[in-house]
Amino acid sequence: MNTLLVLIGPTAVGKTATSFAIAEHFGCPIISADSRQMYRGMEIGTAAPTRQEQTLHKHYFVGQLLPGDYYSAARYEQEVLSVLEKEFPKHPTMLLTGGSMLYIDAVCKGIDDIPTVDEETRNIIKERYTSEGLEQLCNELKILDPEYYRQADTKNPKRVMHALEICYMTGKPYSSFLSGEKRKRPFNIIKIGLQREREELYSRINQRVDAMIESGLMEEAKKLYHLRHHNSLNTVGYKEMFKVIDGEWELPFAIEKIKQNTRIYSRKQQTWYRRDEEIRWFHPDEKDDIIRYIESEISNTSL
RNA sequence: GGGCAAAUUCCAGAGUGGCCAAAUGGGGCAGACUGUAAAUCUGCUGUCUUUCGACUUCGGUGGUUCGAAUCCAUCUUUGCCCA
Repeated sequence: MNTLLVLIGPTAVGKTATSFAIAEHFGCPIISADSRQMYRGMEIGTAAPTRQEQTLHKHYFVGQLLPGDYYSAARYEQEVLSVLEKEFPKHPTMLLTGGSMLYIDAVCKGIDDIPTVDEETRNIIKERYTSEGLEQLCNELKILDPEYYRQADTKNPKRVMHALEICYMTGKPYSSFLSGEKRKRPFNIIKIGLQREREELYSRINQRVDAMIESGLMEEAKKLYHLRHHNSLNTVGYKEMFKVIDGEWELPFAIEKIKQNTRIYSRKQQTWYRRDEEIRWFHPDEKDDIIRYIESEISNTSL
């Protein structure tokens, strides 16, 4: 049976280096699971694999989107599945790696089939949110989909708006699309987590941010400045630089903020990991142990 | 040397007699997560306790008062002004 290796870990832990070692060993391409490396022009700020690295190891899902493009975890799931279908005949072991846990879960567990909201509905609801407020939208959701309302995060505008969008667009309650079922995949999944002591991770984060600044993060941000209203640029590293361009922040302060927000991001990632019991944890330096573990898992499951 | 002002919980900063373990913001910690997720949202943040509650805090000391972060005296430190 084919195997999908899933390599995860908080930002800056050292996933890229480890992923190259694994890809080398199994001779397989790398599927990136990073919601921001997918966008073109954001290479420095997202620590995307360089062109050289990409010629050594073929990467999927790096730099194939424009900042204004629509994307979603569901779309990612579909696209990854079709890449796997195409690649498995040549590479029975494939590697998926990145920090976007929703995307990884979409691939590993599946995501319910919910219609994509059209532009018009999206705009109407957004407009109503700004003019009528969250409370009004919640009241409506309560009537249109009492079942979802009961467990909904009614303080989170994005969630409430999306549920309403689906209700209005389809004429059916949002909850009717939610099964919560875990999909069966026609391949094995082995999850490997990379972890470091918090102090060690934080110092790597700081170093990486400094390196990004030296590599020209500011120039990159300037090129993207005109696109800053897109969600893809509501991203650590860019949003702080935009404040500098706007004259709101001094550069040194912005750099500290980038470090701080990256630390916060790494902790949110770890919150997600804690509830995933399938992950086997390693220190990034234990590359041989990782390979050995994968080999033994593969031979176990093929029995 | 003289005068004035200020010292609050990790930080900034409210609070000027009981409703104060002390607003608010920041920071820190934890959590949620099914459609742009590096996003968005939530909770906790003096100590002990599951809760009720108990205990210790608002620069130091000593007073006034039934009761003080808040009033008085004094000391210390800091800032500003006059010499």
